[in-house]
Amino acid sequence: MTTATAGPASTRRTGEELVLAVHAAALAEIAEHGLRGASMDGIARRTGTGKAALYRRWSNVRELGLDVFLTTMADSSPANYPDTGSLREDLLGSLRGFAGLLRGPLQTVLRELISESTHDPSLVAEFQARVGEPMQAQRIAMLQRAMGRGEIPTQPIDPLVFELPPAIVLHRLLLCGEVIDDETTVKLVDNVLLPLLGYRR
Amino acid sequence: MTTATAGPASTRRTGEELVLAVHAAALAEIAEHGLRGASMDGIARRTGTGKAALYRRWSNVRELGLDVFLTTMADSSPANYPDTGSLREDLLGSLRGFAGLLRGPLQTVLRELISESTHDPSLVAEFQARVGEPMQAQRIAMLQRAMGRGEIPTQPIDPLVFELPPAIVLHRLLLCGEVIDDETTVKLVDNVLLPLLGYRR
DNA sequence: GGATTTGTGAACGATCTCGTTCCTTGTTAG
DNA sequence: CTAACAAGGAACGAGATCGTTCACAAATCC
Repeated sequence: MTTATAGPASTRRTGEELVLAVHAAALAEIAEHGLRGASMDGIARRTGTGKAALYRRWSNVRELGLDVFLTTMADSSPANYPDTGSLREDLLGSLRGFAGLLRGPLQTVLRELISESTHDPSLVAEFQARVGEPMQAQRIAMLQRAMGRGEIPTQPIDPLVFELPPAIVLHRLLLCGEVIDDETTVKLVDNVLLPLLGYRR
Repeated sequence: MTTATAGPASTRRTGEELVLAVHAAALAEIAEHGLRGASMDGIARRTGTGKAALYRRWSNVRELGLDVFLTTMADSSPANYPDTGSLREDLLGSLRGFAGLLRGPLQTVLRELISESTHDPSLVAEFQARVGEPMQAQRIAMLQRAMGRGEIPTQPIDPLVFELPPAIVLHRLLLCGEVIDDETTVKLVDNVLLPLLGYRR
């Protein structure tokens, strides 16, 4: 498509555009074959590029895969949710956000990190540091605000309670094969979290 | 070691003995390379046997891997715990049993099933049917006995509550890289499950 | 516009894997 | 004890992958 002012369209991807395409292809290849079963040849084919362009950036398939994982995690930082003024709404919003993330490429990354963590626990540690812990901090902040509002008693909370939301989400995803639905999210908040927190209705 | 009455020791493994050795080697190879990255050559080498002996039983590495998974799951059926007369002790016993299972080969299987379930959810469904659901049934029976004893009120319980124990165990295993320790098990029972169940002390 | 950089496709040699076949020999069954 | 079966090791041809190199040409930079 040539326009009078825009000049000829380019026929090749270069620089960052190519890296993005390679990342997408690598993620698809890894989802299909696992990190350890994926190949540079496969990724190059899927991207529609030459191997030399891959090897100019990454020295092997593992390095490329890890780059994809880290980039995906960086792109999946949990959003900062507005203070709704209600603990229940805050918790629901946080869980819905997490569920939304898991409907995207982060799910593939998480699955592979889990498989890899037998031999390299640093990968899931990275996931925790970049995704898990920021979300935990958000939940703590929500609870502190709720205490300030008098919604829950001001007392220490067993850290296990903070662990319940990601644990259930993960269990649903990995063993039931589905991202947690909204009905379950509401039940988790109303029937598990709020009672444990001593929520005052 | 030849004894006067036992006859010469055999130098080859045959039949079931060889299958067990192949299974162990396959599990180790899969733990290291993933199901999709493992090879028949690698498993044969690790077993110390010829490929023909493998191919006489399994037509490819995937079939061997799935056989290993199913066998491991069948060997990992949850034990039947004695009725302790106390809900707390029952729950602790059940969770400790599950943790014990995850210290063995079942952990490798679970990790691989999770990685595989992107494309083949039937595998984790099998895990749920053979391991997850029998444990759930045990927990339900424990709660019914506790209701009969008056330890907890006789009322419907949100199924999410039954999901919390395996969810936490899984979360700890997969994202923290450790089988749940006994202190956490006790806290989970005392600070999460029993309060949610309305346990009367 | 020219020089440099980069992308694409192909080719290369080495290595690995697949699935099969064969030979030798240990093991089992009758 | 003998025949049949099965294990272990090696070899085979085909295919795939790895990492590298090259030629050509598109894209970028000055």
